[in-house]
Amino acid sequence: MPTKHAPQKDIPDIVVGRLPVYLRTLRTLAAEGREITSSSELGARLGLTSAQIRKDLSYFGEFGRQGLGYNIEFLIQQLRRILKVDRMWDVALVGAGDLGRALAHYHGFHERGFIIRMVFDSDPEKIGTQLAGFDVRDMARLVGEIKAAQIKVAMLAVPATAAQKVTDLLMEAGIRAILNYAPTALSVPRDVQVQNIDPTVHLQRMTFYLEG
Amino acid sequence: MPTKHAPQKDIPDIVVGRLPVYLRTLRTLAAEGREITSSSELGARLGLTSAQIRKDLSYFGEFGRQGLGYNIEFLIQQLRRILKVDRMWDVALVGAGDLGRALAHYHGFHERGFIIRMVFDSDPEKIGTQLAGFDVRDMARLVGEIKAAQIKVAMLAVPATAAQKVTDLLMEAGIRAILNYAPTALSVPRDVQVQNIDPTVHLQRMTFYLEG
DNA sequence: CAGTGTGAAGAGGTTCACAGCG
DNA sequence: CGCTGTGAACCTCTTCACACTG
Repeated sequence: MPTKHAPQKDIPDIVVGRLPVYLRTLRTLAAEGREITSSSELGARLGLTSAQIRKDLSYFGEFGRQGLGYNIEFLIQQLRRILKVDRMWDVALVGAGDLGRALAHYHGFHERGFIIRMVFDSDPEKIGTQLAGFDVRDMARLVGEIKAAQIKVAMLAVPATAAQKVTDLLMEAGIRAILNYAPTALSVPRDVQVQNIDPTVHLQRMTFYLEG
Repeated sequence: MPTKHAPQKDIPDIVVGRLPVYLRTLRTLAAEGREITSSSELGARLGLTSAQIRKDLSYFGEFGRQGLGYNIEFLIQQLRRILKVDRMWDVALVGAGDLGRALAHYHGFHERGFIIRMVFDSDPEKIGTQLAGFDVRDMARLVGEIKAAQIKVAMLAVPATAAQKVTDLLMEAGIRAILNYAPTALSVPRDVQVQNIDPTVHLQRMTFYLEG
């Protein structure tokens, strides 16, 4: 048993991408009062093979007990540590339209590691108004205020036409990860993380498989 | 040039998953007034190699002209056909909370192949009220009304606790594709399509790579 | 001669199958 | 005896490199 579990360099992105889903499922199991689970149970819930789940986890350590399975609370803690959500991440929300509004009201972020700290918009009608307990700030002050608060994560909920310009500001402000709801590809430095959510893209991924 | 382009069976899902992004990018180029593009230009915009784009497209046919590139309008039409969005898909929206509200107001669906036809909720306070021009229908009538309208695509924007129960109703109603916004894994028959959007999962995929 | 389409090579990811351990 | 952890086999996906063509 030599030392392994190398630092994030040789861990496949696709494995990292599954961990949050494992974590979410484990939380559900915990909420159901369960204490122990197995790779086959997790696999059955998620539509994956048990081997895949064991292999994925094995990149990071040995978390299970042979013959027994995984202690749910323990595995939750390990995944939180691996994903760096064993602490809170401050988030800046940019865009106070319908979607920004829904995100600002969403209560699901907090217990999973994220907390919205600021909301920005460029519309003078919205600046200064309240949104879910935040006052909407002027986008013109975005760089300074995000920098001062040392926020590293942003959610982008602006129209596609504004997305790249805002992204450039976010880079200037020191943002390192963007959850992009604008239906357009963003250009960012290679070491900045981007995840895209475009409902139409997701819908079109399904219609291909439908008859008719 | 023998006949190939076999029906969807041996086309990798991962390739299908990129096509909507290609389509979106092509539309942007068209809106910029461009007529011709190349695999390298598309690749540069999307952070992919030109070879990948050519290979992906080659699963479906020969759409480019050597030495020249791709005619943007023509490639858009081909991708719309392949993705089956050269027609409109009726969509049922389930859940009239903040997120459902944002989806109901979103104007981006129509020009990309989708049109919301019905909105459902189970909250008596909401049933019968107007939302973005729809009247919110009683979830108790979901099965009958979706069946009658022959709707095959649903967007699920209900709390995680209700998601599986609603999904079972959607199956009964004949839904074949679900865009799932509930932060939980859905269990569906193998031939039903599901795409999941959970902002926290997406955020957690990024924090892994951040320092600190 | 610029840029596609594509076999072949090379990476990368998944599944198998079983040793090992509680 | 059940279930993990893991090399090895297998399979899938990406990239290479070049023949081909407008």
